[in-house]
Amino acid sequence: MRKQRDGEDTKQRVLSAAQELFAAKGFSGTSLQKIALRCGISDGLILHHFQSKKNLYRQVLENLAEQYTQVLVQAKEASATPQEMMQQTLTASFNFWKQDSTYQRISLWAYLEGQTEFAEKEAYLTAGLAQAVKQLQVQGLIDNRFSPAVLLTLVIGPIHFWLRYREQFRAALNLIETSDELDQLFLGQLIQLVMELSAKT
Amino acid sequence: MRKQRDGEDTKQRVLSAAQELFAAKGFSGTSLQKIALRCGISDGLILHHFQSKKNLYRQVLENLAEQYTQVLVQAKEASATPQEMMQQTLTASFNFWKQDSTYQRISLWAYLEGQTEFAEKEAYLTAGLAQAVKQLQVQGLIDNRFSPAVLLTLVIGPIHFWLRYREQFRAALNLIETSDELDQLFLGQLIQLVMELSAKT
Amino acid sequence: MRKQRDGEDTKQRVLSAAQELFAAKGFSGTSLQKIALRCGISDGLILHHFQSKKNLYRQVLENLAEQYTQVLVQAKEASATPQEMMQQTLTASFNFWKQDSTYQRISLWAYLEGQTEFAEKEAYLTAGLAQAVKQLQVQGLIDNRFSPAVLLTLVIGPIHFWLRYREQFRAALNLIETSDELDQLFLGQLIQLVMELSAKT
Amino acid sequence: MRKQRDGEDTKQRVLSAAQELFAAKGFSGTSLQKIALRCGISDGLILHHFQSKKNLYRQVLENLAEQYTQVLVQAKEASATPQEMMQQTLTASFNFWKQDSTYQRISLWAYLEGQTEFAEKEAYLTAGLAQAVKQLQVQGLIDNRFSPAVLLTLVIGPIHFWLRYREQFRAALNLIETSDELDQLFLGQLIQLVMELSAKT
DNA sequence: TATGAATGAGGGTTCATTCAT
DNA sequence: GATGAATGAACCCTCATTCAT
Repeated sequence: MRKQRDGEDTKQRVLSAAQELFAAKGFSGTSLQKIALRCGISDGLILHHFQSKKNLYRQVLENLAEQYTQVLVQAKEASATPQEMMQQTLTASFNFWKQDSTYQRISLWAYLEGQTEFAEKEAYLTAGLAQAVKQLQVQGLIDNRFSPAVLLTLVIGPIHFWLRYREQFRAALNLIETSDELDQLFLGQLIQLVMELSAKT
Repeated sequence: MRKQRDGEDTKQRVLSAAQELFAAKGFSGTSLQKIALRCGISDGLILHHFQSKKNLYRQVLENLAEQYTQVLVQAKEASATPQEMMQQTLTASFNFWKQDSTYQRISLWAYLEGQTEFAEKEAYLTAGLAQAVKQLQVQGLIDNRFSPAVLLTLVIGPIHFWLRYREQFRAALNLIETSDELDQLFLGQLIQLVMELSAKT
Repeated sequence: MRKQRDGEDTKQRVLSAAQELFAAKGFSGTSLQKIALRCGISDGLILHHFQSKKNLYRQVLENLAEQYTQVLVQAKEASATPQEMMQQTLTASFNFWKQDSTYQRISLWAYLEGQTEFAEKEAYLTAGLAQAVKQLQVQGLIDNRFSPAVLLTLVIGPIHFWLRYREQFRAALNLIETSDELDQLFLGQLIQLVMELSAKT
Repeated sequence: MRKQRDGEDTKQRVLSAAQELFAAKGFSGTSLQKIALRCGISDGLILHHFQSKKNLYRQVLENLAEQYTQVLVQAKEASATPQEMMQQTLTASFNFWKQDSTYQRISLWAYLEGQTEFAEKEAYLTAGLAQAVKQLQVQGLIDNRFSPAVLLTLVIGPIHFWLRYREQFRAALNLIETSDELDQLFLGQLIQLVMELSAKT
């Protein structure tokens, strides 16, 4: 392998490899050497570009947070009515988390390892959603039986749980549907639930 | 302090310290030396009793899984009707997870670190619950609008989510209730939801 | 080489090797690996015994400071009159610094590298001497033409300088005496000077 | 700020920054990267101009030696009588060393680090002074109680010592004079001493 | 002249594990 | 059962140096 001298490209490759490995093994379980090996570069070069392992991690987290933010923003912009927005947001989030488990896993690692910046960003997004829900309740567009925080919890909690355990359900309950089919089923029932929960009684 | 020559006591102290540290820092973030330090014993002694770090971890996980199993069993035994059983199970689980975050955190670590034995035990328990739900549906005791796996997800998912994010909700939404009050509120609304979801329409 | 299991002996060997190497190359110029190599042990073992490189250095410095203190104390105790004490102190210091250059060099390294603890210990000893001189002046036993600090400087300064440059003097001035003869000559003239400086006029 | 394409200016800035840092941290304690950072230039540029770190160090040392030589030469040229020359030399040396501690520190580093070229240059200068003293003794202009090497040692040794320890004296002896006042006092007493030592008895 | 990408060696430190005592 | 000496591998990071641009 001949030395390439494209720093920007190298940075991107490092970020990508780092994201994968951090998702798989967490921060302290991932060594710079392994990242370097996967990129075919030397250890030192990573630090040349990112100053420290911690900083590299931070950048990975920021990238992910940014991506998720985009997903939420787009879902919002593509919606006309409150109901549509809720559906869009749900579906978009579900698909984003589902695509690969990277975001979900990194989010968990960051939580466990005390990477508070990331948790805070997440909390900020979630709080934003809660505010939106509250708004809708105040405007009388959706029912206010449940407090916004609880309502959100009742909706997002299951998504996390589902993505983590669905395979084990399949095995334990001898389900014959494919994962995708189950996902569709779940998402459909979840949206139905949301509609019920938010419907004015 | 008589610290010498009581192997069983030493093992217990190690297990207890290990559980704390593994919960806080995960497997690769916890060193045997730190555990030994916290127990006030020498480095080598841990391996004398537990053969390897991995094995110690396994025992910690087994202990926790056993505790949770007990909680579920007791909840079941203490219930007369299906409805009561569901309520009992929910409340008991919630309180078990809530008491301290140890179980929740270790469960997450084990999941992320691919400690499959533990995840499997958890899945086994969850699947057991799903079976029970299915049973109730077959017997016509509860509604079968939702598939058992989904129903369970709609119930347990929020609990996990709530315990992880409630503090951030409190901060973001400027809630004035105490954590305990919020927990009561949440649990009440959750149980109400479960009743709705399982009620024959 | 068979593993020996005598920790105390190992510590001593490490301290001794470290003192040599720190004297030769300073703190940042000496690696734990080189110390370990010289002792025929592994890197890690040094840290097992001394926790950190910095701490090892500190212990080396403490040992040396302690030795010098002893030398001064003994010189003092072995003297009856003020004049004798001054002579004894001078001679003892000179011989201590002369024996090998370790103390002198380490003292300089510590100064340059900002190892303030050591410099402070040295300053404490020197200040003690200055106090003693002052005492003698107050009691009228020696002349007070010079302030104590200056007097001490006029005496100890030359010793440092001499030990550092005498070889270069020998070369530059084509002196034929041996180093030891020159040392005797120097010390004799220095003591003569001190007597003159402290003699009541 | 035009920083580009002026090689000579860049070299000067590097030399200046390097001198500061080498004085503060010594050779192995100073990295090229830090020097580059302080100059606001890129890593590689230093080596482009100076080939190697060692070589850069050598140039810094040469510059300093040259400066000191100039000081001595000027002191000599500005003097009419032997007595005046000795006073001038003393005062000029003292002030040169005193201005900032750079020279003193670098000289010590070079000595400890075995940078023999520098030590030799210094020794050469000192030997030159010794020769001059010898000359004066032979000509009968000053007393020859003390050998030239010893005489020089009795004079220059205290200067070094004083500049290194005066602050600690101030602290330990609770002196109230400013540093400059103490310096004047010291220098005055030292010159007085020199006059005594060199006066024909 | 100047930048900065890239390497490779080495440094301090942590740590699971082994083993003599 | 218990201690702690000892190892060796791995880890993050620093740094002089090389070199494409």
